[in-house]
Amino acid sequence: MTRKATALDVAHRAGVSRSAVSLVLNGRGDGNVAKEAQERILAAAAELSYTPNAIARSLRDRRSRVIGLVSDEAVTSPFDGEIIAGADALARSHGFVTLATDTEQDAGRDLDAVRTLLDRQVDGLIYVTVGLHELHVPRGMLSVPSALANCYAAPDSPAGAAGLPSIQPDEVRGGHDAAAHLIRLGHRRIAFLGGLYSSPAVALREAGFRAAMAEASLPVREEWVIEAGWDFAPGHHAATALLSAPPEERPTALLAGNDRAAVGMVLAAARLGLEVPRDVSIMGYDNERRVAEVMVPPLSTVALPLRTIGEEAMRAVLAALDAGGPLPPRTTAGGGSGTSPAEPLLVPCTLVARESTGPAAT
Amino acid sequence: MTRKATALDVAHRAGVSRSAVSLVLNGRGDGNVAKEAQERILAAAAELSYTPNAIARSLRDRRSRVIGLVSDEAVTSPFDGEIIAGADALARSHGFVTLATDTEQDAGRDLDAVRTLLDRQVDGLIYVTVGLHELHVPRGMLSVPSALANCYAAPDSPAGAAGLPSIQPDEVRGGHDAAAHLIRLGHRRIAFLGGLYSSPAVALREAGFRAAMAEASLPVREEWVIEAGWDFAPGHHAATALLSAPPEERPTALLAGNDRAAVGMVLAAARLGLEVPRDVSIMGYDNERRVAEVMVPPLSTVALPLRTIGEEAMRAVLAALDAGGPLPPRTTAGGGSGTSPAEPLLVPCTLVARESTGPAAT
DNA sequence: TTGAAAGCGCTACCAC
DNA sequence: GTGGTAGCGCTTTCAA
Repeated sequence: MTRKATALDVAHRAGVSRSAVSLVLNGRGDGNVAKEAQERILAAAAELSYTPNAIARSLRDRRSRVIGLVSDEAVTSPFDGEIIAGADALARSHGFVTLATDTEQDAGRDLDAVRTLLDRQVDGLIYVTVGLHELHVPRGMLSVPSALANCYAAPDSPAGAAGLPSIQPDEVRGGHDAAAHLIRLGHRRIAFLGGLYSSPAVALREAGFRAAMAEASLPVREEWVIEAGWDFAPGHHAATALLSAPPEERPTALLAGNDRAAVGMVLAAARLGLEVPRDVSIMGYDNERRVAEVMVPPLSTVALPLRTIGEEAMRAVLAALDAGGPLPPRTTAGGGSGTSPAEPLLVPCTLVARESTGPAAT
Repeated sequence: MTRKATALDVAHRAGVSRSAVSLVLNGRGDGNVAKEAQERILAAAAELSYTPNAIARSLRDRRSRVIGLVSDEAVTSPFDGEIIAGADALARSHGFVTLATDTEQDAGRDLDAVRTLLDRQVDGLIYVTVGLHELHVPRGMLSVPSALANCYAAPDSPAGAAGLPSIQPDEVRGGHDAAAHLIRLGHRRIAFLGGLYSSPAVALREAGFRAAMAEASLPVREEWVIEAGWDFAPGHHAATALLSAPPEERPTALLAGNDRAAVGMVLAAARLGLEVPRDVSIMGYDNERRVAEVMVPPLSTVALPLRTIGEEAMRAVLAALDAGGPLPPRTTAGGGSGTSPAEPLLVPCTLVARESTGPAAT
């Protein structure tokens, strides 16, 4: 209906000047504006339900208090959603707002996305990916404080990109802890049915798995280290193949690439007349909402710290912002050509023991 | 590094005035600016990689070309994600950007969210909910063109809220088509294992189910109309109970409340030694990504038109915007007290026949 | 054909 | 202690 009230409207109603309104509403009233006038201003503002125009304020301050989020699949994926939620929550608690754009897998569109965001004068940028990824960093990300959530700069990225903070889950440790959990339960014949090696996470988890096996002096059966995908169907397929063998020749525990593949494996076990975890233990990965917890039986899994990753990425950006403006080019203190690759921040995954794992049968 | 170029920078470099730059870059050059000057301006703009400051433009135009999206759980849910993706795609194709905020289920926070968005001068607003919902419309939504995606105004909403366009899936027809599909396959003993009646969708689908049964002169077994939840576990539980009965006393087909519950049901069937669809047909609902299609066997289901809902909601908002400013109060043409409740726009769901349904056994 | 000026709403500075 | 004024970057109108 009525146009939004402006500071001038408030000033008129309170019978003072615009500046007085601005001072009082920004808490700088005391010592500048008469007590009595302050009250009139506050009252007028309330009556008109005045709130400042953030656009105008942004223009004047040359800072928008908006952090742009670019993601390859975020809004349609339950995973990145968590990262975004974490980032958004932290941003909001600092008086910032997030502006998310989704490139819907169309690599290359992120360039446009970054430009659009920059045109909107975002103060910072975070690139969020579904699953750990190498990323060709869009050049625009270097013009404001930025961070990479769940991804890291590819070697062919623009110079300087290597210095961007990168927040990643500690996948090696995640794979290790998952295997260690099974070993602790007495399993010795463990299959590593990772997702797809196109994701760098899988090789990292495999390394963790191997480390845990080595620590326990357990041999790794190479024919049980298999790509078993990220979905019900491939998980089902791989598990069927493995579990069809006679009891003493099959694994007693399966390590899936994620919770959905694990669900497929549990289903495969059921079809072979195998009970979980009595006959075979199955571990998921991700601790995906609405999947792991509500499975029958509830899935033991490794929780990806997605929310934390989002928060940390945002924290990095906000910190750089506080430190003042775009990161100083910071030519490598300590020599070496080019910018020093920043150490990625590894956030620990946490083991969630539920009921799909149990003591080894044998 | 270097501050973003401004129109003035371009003007200097091209040796013209700001206005010339503005005219040329907005396609209004011909007939106003000399051909030769135009070229110089274009060249200068390119060299400086100039793009206009959207914030400044917004301030001047008193329109931000931003549409705000408020949702109760969108970014962390795969469902709303689709709605948002649809809305965002349409917005982008019209030169708009979307600004999404998530209240993370914290009802009441949507008031804040709307206010924040309004402060940022969004041109329009869309409220998106996970699953069909009645919604207490935040008053602020009435001050700009708005729409409701997957929800509709509760009776206690502010006056005028009933007039907001509401886009919903045609759940009655969805329930009908699902049942009709099973009937066509020869099933006569069909169980309706809806989700939770706390969602209005369930009663609507049940109505559709009953209509289809009536059309085929099939009796509805009331003890087979059950709340079976939205997750693996409750679906598994309900199916186990129903399918444990002897063959001739159990349903030959199960209609689940969503795909995940259906997965639980398929798992339950497997544990009872029943093969899908040979021994029992199971239908999902939603056509959820990464679930229905990749199940073993792939799930027959009813696709929720989420993307379309998002698009239609956005279309409604953009249309109102084109029509000029906030919707005219439009006092009910045609009498009656209060604003006439607008007819909701019902978007059809589409049947997706896959392999979890087959000819009836009996 | 061109350039100067106003004004969107805000805040910071500087006279009064 | 107060209020006028400048200026953020843009577009548009109007005068030269």
